[in-house]
Amino acid sequence: MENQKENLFSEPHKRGLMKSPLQESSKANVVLAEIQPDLGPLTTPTKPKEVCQGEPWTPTANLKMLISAVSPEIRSRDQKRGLSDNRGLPEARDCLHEHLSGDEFEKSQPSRKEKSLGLLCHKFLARYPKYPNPAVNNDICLDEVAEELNVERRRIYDIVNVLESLHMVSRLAKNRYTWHGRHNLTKTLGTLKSVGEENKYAEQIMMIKRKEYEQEFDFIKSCGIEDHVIKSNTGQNGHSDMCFVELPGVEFRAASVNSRKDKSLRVMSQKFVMLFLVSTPQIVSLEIAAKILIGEDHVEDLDKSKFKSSSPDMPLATSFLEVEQSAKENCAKNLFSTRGKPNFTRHPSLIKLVKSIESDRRKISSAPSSPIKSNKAESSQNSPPFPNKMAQLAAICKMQLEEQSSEPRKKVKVKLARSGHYKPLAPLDPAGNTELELPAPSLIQPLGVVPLIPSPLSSAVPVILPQAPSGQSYAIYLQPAQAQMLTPPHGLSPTVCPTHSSNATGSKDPTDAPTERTTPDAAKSSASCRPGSLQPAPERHGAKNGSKETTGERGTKRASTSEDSSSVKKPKEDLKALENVPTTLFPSGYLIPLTQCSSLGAESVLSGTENSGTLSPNHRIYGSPIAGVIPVASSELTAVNFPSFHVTPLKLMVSPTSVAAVPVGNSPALNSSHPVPAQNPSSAIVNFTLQHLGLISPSVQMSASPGPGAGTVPVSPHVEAASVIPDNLSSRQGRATSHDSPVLGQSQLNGQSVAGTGPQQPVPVTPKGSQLVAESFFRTPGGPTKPTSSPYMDFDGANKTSFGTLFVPQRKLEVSTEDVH
DNA sequence: CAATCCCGCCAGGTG
DNA sequence: CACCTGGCGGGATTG
Repeated sequence: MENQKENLFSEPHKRGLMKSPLQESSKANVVLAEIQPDLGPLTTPTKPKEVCQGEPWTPTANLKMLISAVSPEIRSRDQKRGLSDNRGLPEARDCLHEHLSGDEFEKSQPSRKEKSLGLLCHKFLARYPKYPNPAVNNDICLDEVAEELNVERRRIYDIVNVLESLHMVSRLAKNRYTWHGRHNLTKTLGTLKSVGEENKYAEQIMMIKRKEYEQEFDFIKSCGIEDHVIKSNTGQNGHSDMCFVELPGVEFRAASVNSRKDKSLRVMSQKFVMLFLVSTPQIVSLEIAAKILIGEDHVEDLDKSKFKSSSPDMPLATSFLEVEQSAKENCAKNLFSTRGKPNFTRHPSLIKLVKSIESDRRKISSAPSSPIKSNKAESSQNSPPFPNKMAQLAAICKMQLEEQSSEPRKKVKVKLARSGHYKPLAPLDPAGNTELELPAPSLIQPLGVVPLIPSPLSSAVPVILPQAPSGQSYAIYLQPAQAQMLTPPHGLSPTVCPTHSSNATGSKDPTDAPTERTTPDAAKSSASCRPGSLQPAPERHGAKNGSKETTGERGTKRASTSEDSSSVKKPKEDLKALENVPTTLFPSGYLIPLTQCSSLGAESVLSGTENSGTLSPNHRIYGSPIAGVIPVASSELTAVNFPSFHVTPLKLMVSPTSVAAVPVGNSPALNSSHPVPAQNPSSAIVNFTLQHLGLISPSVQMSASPGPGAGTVPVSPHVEAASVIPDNLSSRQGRATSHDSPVLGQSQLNGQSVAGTGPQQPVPVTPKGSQLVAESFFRTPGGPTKPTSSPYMDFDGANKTSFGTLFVPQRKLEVSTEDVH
């Protein structure tokens, strides 16, 4: 551990010298390796080398990607840094790669690809076991990792933040993080899904799509109506107030972490994931994501802020404002002013976003046409920056996860058991633990009570939502400011509030006097609105606020909800619930193959019904119907929705800033135009991570759907196309399948899955491969094959066909579709 | 040429 | 106070 200090001074590169060859070598391998073995658990996570082992891993796709990425990277690295020396070690390792890709590349291109976050993320993940043995200490030393990976520490932060958002990692101390792997993943996804539902992301997405669509045709009309809707939505849920969602077991210890900005990458990452989990088609256009995520928190706020600080340029904001001005104001204040400085910094970017959005609008308005544009094209155009990054990360993560998922069996059970284990570290609430344990059952039971763990969150107040439906309870941390803002998702919230809130908050906020409040107000307000037809039932949310700061801000919280159905339901039921959610009307943007996600969301992942397939829906499909937990078929469509079952209580941290968020869809203008998000924290990271996790298919990545077309219905076709072949499969799988590459053909997929899984998984119950598949996806923009015509149709479930598909693979790496074979 | 995103400065925060 | 974190802009790449 030369570590830290050195790091600071020394340049990474230099360190790089250090780089163990392994790493590099691993690169390609690594990726694979990552997947590998569960063995990992035993092994210390930290070790980089471990990774190396794993070559065989996975699905070819990953390999390809990795390799491609890696080799160059390595090369580049060497060249770059090392010019001097780099110590070339890498060479050996590289050799492989080199052979593959050819030195040439290196020579010519040290390119960024090599340096991409996605690749880095892969490498990072490769180092640790998917399901680490809790007994072992899985500490991650940032410095070490940075050295090993030969990157600047700064990069590691991005990765860690995303992983942290998924609770795959938790911060122990300064340079230290604990690796949790996928143990909590299911829960996390379930929780995020619930939260996303609460926030009505699905609805928001639809709204936005409609607007866009309509706008294309009829600008004005749509705007008026939809706007209202949106506004309402946003008002209710719209914004995700929550800053951060925590799982009971995995709380953030580091105060710092908690305290820091809410909007940070970690929060954005969660939200981004939520979009996928919530959206039926699993396709999420970047535009939409930007509008919702950025828009929520930032856009409005930003706008406002702008107004405040600079000048009121943005009319856009106003619309939102109108709806919730007061709230917004508060939010804005919070966001910007709250902590003072930082806020300002954001402004610029925000402003940019706004501008970009406006410009987009203009464009759109001007060129309403092309409804169907290929996603790719569109995406490329409009896509906000962040999505890409996020997508990449997600993709990567997903892949890895999927691969890893092989072990699924343990999944649920293990998880449960583990839940307790997870973190000894986490002091948190016992309650949480309990919840964890009871994933399924819990659903039924009102977890709500779950005591929030007193998290270190400085500002955030944890709110616990008892979700009857889901059974999960999670805590949401709201920041004071936010609290106000927060509105329960739907009317639901009110009910919930009482019980939990008090408990949760109290327990949690150590710092602040926990003022527990249920926030009737917010809830009520929000309540007024209904969740939309789309969502099945609003569950009740328990909302609580912990406003630590009773002082100023109040916290209100909205409860989350989840699916009510789920609450009662058992996992399977959950599936049903999913089905219920017919929601998505139009797929606007990209498909995100949630397959994994869905699985995740559903217990499937956790349940491990399919050991192998946990992550990938595909597996299920191919394999026997799901092991039980959830019959894929039934759920298929809904799959996306599932999440709840497992869901264990989560804690949501709400950041003040986020509070403001609401607006997202709100402003008509915004909606109409593509909101181009300003810069996001590293979107790439998120993407990768998500993908790895399986949430998002690599190929999918978020891309913004550029034009209106994307947003509009037409888009769907694309999606469909993607899914097309697989449709049958997909239908089965539901979205999950989507990932599967249609093109490749199931067989391949299967093969991959099998292959991939087989090795890894102890018991290959069902073939998995999903990941690969996902990766492989092609996104056919046009929906080459046949797009099932109506996207909607798909959604409904009957057709469902395609979720998985994506188009636009933004990144090559990700794409390596075929690879497998 | 536009979009994407890597690099790394530098400020806020934490120990 | 020194270091840890991570926001953010600049500029390099990519397509």
